[in-house]
Order: sequence, then structure tokens, then C-alpha cells
Amino acid sequence: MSYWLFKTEPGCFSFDDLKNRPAMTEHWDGVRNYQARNFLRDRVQPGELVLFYHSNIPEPVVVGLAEVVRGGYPDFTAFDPASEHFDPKSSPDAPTWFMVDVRYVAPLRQQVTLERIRSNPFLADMPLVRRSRLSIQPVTEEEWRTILAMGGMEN
DNA sequence: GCCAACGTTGGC
DNA sequence: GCCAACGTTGGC
Repeated sequence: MSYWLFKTEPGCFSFDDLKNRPAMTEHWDGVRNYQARNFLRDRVQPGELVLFYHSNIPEPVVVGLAEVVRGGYPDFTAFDPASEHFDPKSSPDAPTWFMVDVRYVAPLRQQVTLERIRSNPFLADMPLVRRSRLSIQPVTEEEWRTILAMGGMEN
């Protein structure tokens, strides 16, 4: 079992948007970075938990928890010329891009800002802190526990 | 809005 | 296969 952190710009898709979906599930589509693709295709498994992170806003923040409900499968938005994520090099026979499905779980009792994450020495090795742009990031068990505790979610 | 970091593209 | 140019991400 791994833990994950998924980034999203809330103006594009937010944690509340996930909550407000009828089934509280969402295709995590549109990832067009090979390192992130490899995680989605090979590593992200149903039942694994995700830190839902809002990026590219004045105060970037981990807002809540989600759960993977379906592991990697071809990102069909890449096949659709009308999609903004269309990629003519990807085909159903040989898909380049993959996605997973996630489900809303719960908000953190207290949101955890990037500023607080940066100032915690236990979190210094997170890609997030190392200024990685990676949008799908693995989270160690220690980092997971630390952030949940900071978010008022201990036990 | 700036710009550093860094991923991708394409000429050679 | 190198690497300069270019585009994108995302914190600030």
C-alpha cells in the first residue's frame, strides 16, 4: 500500500467539486507528464489514499483526503480531438496516457498549508518541498502520518 | 505578473 | 544523442 499526493488547481477542479459529484468519484484525467503517468499506470492501486492538494493559488494547501477506486487505465480524453487534453500520438491500441478514478473521503479538520509543510523537518524530502512540479507524488507512511497529525486527523 | 525550475521539442 | 530554444508549472 502506498500513499499519494495529487495536485490540482482548484479553479480547474477542486476538492469541493469532487464532493459535489453525484457519486463523489472522478476520473483523474489529463495528466500529461511521463513520470506522473508512470505512477498512474504502474503504481496507484485501488484502496490507496490520496492527499488532495490545491496548487497555484495564493496559499497552496492540502485540503482533504481521497481514495483511489480504480487503478490505471487509458486516459480516453487523449483520444478525443475535442478535448483540451487530446494527444494524437496516443491511441486506444497503444495508449500513451493513463488515469485513475478517485473518491471523496473527508476534508482535513485543519487544512495544511505548504508553508507549514515546508517548515516541518520531517517533510523536507517531499517532492512538494523540493520544488518538484510533479503532479502525482508518492508520500511515505511517515509523511502521511505527519501531515494528517498537522491536519488534526490523528488516530 | 514574475521568473526559476524543469520538461519537451527539434535542428543538427 | 546533444543541447538550445521554447513551453509549462506553480510558488511567491
